[in-house]
Amino acid sequence: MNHNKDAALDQALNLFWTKGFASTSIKDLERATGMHPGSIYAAFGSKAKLYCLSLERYALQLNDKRAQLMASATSPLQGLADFILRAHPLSNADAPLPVCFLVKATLESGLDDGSIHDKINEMLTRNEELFEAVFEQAISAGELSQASNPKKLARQLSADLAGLCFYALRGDEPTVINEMITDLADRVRQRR
Amino acid sequence: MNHNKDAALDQALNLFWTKGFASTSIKDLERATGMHPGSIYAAFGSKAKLYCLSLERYALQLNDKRAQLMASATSPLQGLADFILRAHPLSNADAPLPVCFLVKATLESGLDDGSIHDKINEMLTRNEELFEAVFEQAISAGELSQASNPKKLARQLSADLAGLCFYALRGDEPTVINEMITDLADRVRQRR
DNA sequence: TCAGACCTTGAGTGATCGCTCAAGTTGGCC
DNA sequence: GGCCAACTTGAGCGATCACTCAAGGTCTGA
Repeated sequence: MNHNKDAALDQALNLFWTKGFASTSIKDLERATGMHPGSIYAAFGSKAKLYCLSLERYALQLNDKRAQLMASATSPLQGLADFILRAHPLSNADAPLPVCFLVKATLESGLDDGSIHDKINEMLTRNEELFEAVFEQAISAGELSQASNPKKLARQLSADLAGLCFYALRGDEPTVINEMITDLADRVRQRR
Repeated sequence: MNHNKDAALDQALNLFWTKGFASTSIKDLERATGMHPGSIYAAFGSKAKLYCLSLERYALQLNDKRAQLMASATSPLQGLADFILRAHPLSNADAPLPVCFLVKATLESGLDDGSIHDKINEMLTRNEELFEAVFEQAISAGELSQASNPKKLARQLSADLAGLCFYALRGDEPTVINEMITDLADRVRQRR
């Protein structure tokens, strides 16, 4: 049951990620999950709740991968670079889109969607705090100077990643966006 | 007639900009423009065509403002910084959202929407070519070294602006995003 | 003044939206 | 085998979707 529910949630996540909230219909979700409408509503409550659960699942999965890469990295900044180069949707071939789901969701929900927008902001904030913690570790480890501002660095990294997500949807050749991703990873590693 | 049509198009642009394509209904457009459904279809053809016209109008208006600021700037890079600080939706209080409409539209249209996605890409490319031309002027004027890569600089500026657009929708205090905008403008002006 | 071309109107089209619920099915327990 | 609780099913709810079109109104030129 829980296994089925998780599998259904993964399907829903994929659909919402690629099509967005408004363009994904319950019919779409029925087809993708193999569930009937009654079961969907019994299991998840509503389309909006299922969307929120998808967002949470996405953040959780991405975070797990990040923690895993950080744990086996030789340094905090190296771990962060590994995350960008191997786990982030930008460089993860398994992702349905080379775009962070949270970034896409932020831009779809206007400033008016109330609870959904709040939930997204909450997850973005948590995410950025994790970046901030990594930069703090880098300062402690002597990788970054004491004068560095971890909060500001975390902000800039969030924005840079979002910028690349946008750029990845352009019709450009893959080499261009790949170069931009490695540039960003190099900047994080302070290779320049 | 054309005046009315332009006014209606402006209203449609505002709606599509704030709500996105999928979440804007014909009823919404009727209310905003004061037109009846028959007139809307007589004037614009379809919802998708009206959306494309809105995108074009947006790009045209933004471009006009950009050209105007560039013309009265003391140098190419100064003009570009003025554009960021005064015309771009990020810093333009008249904009319904602090987010470039083209960026939002790129992220809403998946990679599957066919003609709409192509049209957006076309406009983004044109926009980036204009950035590129400015950087070329800056090289000619001696503002940038001959070794600079205008194409790469234009790409990075597009991505940086998109990243800030994402960031502007977060719940953060305005001072934070303002600082990020001035930082970007300073970087363009090569103040660091 | 009136015929004809053009525009506006809004009720109405079939399709699809998110969602419900009574009926049917299943599985565990005594 | 008999019973109840829990789950599954899908027809169908009212609302709304993008869109159409015949009827009514307006304007022009002769």
